[in-house]
Amino acid sequence: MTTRKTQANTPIRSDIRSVALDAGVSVSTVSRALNGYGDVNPETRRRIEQSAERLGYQASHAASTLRLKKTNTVTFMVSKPWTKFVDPYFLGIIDGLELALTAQGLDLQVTLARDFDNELEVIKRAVERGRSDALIFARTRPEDERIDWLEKREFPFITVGRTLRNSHSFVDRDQVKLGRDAVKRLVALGHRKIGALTTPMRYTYSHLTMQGVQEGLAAAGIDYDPDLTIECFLSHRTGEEAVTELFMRGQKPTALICGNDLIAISAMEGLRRLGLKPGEDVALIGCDDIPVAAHVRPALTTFNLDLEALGIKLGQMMAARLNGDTAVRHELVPAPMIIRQSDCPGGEYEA
Amino acid sequence: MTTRKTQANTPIRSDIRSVALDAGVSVSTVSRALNGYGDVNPETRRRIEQSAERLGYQASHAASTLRLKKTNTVTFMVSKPWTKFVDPYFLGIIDGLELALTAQGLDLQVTLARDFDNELEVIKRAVERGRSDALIFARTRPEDERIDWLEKREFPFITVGRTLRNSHSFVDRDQVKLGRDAVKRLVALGHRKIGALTTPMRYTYSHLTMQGVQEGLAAAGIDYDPDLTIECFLSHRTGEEAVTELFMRGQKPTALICGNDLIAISAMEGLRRLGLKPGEDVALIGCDDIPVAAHVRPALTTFNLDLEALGIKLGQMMAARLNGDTAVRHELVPAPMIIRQSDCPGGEYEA
DNA sequence: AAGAATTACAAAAACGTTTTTGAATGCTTT
DNA sequence: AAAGCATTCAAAAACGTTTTTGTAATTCTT
Repeated sequence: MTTRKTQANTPIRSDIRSVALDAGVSVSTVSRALNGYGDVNPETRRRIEQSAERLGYQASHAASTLRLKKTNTVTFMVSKPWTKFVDPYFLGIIDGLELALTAQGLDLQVTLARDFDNELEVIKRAVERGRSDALIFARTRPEDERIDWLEKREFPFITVGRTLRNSHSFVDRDQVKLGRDAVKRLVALGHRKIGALTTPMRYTYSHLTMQGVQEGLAAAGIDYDPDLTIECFLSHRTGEEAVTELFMRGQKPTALICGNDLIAISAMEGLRRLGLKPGEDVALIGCDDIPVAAHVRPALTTFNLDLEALGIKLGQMMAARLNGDTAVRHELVPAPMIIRQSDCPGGEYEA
Repeated sequence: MTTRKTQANTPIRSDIRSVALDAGVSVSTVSRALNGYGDVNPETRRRIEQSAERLGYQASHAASTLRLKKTNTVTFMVSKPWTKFVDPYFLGIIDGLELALTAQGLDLQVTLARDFDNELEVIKRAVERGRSDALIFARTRPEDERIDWLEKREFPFITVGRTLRNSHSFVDRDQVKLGRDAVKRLVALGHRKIGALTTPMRYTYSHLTMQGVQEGLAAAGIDYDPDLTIECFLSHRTGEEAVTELFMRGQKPTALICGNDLIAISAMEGLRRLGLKPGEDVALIGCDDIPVAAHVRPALTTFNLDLEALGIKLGQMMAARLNGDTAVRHELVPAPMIIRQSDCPGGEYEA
């Protein structure tokens, strides 16, 4: 059948033997010296370190992984449909994550899942080929097959976001409080007819947000009307279309709580088409505080999230986990509201 | 000194020996069968494949890398200061890249550089530890030490973007044409006083865009006035501040070519503060077509880029390179203009 | 039907580490 | 001065692959 192509190109990397030779010492001594073991003469260690430095020696990752059965690497899987939606969200997290992991001598590796079905496949492949010691992923769903698979395999992982069971460690934003806060703010501004433009309900966080919204309404003594809630998607129903549909239903909300900023900004456009002024006739609250949120008109009131802090927390939990801390840990970080102009006092308007 | 912590957790992965045992055949035969070599009986091969499948066997990446001296992995390095700026840009590329690489049996690995100085360090570390066969990175600068280092080491790499020398392979958007097109469009709309809000000039692409702008102006018989150009940064001078400064200089451009969409959107805000209407008094053209570009008011006229196509091109070039194609290749992809509302006919206005 | 060629597999070496085991050296103790 | 004890290093095995080399068994030549 096929014969393998051989690859000519092989950049010269110096191995541990060349260092040993250079320092006039055995291979095993070099290894012990460089890995900080005790029984090596300080003078010898110094000489070895110099040799290693001069030769630009770095232990081959493949070789040490093979021997140690440990990669010292954590994989963050990012799902494609997610990235398009809230890019900065994703990047902020791995930013903090990388910081915390590096501090613990761990490497971060980011990998991509092309689409929905692909996610589990990517995980399997990564785990079975032994390319990393642990996994992190987001966009959790109430029932999540990825989690089932990993738990059965007893492969270490932490999620960003919750599931129904929550038998695993996670970090998450306090979505419920976020929903409550949004309602509380709007109620304080005089709103009673409060609608919601949600992110896709297949994700857990969408449910949690709505749970908070309903709690907030209940606290204010307002009946929850399911007809005022509508689900948005990236592809076929953005905020603009959702608003249109909401009003076609005959609903006239004076305020809209939006699942993310893109939905909110898109909803502004929808309101204008209906002859309404966002931030004057209808209040809007977004979520995530993406970079443009401050620059659109009216500037968007939204919820911020210290992503880097979340990433750091994630990294620390993972490092602890890899050091033998087997406890299941749940960590919620707050999401402070950023008040700008798009929320406004409630009142009547002509549509 | 220190003693190493040992790690209890080791999920069970099945190795090639268990497959051999299961199929009643030798280890070497398993390897040859699974790697598609010729001299193995079809019946035996089938049996081996079944065993491998059932045991969930995947060759250990570390072991095969060690033996093959080849990781079959390509690293994409993303610089942090860049990500915050144009996130979707970055994600779109690796999206296409992953597609093309996977098709060739190559893995994509994304790694992060924390800050400027960190970039070279990250590269060195990746190369010296032998974690991947080749490197891809963007945000090239006219003089780029990363490229010097890699060329000296003869380590395979391709850049997204150009340098001064261009002694290496790259893919890039046709920035020069983009600059020319922007000017041509504005001139056709009657503009003569055309300003530019550039991205940071330490990057090559900023220079190329301005080169195109100047060529466009020359073609229209308009003298280039350096005072109408101002450099923007992510941190301390956004589009808003740049516009303010431009007008404080006494300049009154009727049109602004912006280095990216965030600058353009931010510049709209600046214009409003000066009592001017973006898209009516002053025309704006952005760059990159980020998701919100269509949703702001006025909707932003900008330049799109088929990022996935660019990523695919990149992946194909890299696969060829890794298969022994040592030729230096330069590939430019076009950036079509997306006309919306923010550009408008030129005319006089009161500031 | 005897030798040659082919087919299908196994044995073993190598990749670059880490770590265990053991040995030589110098030092302390009696 | 002999025995014991640290200290410092070296030798060797192991990790899981791939590939070369070798060798039975089979088929093809004449």
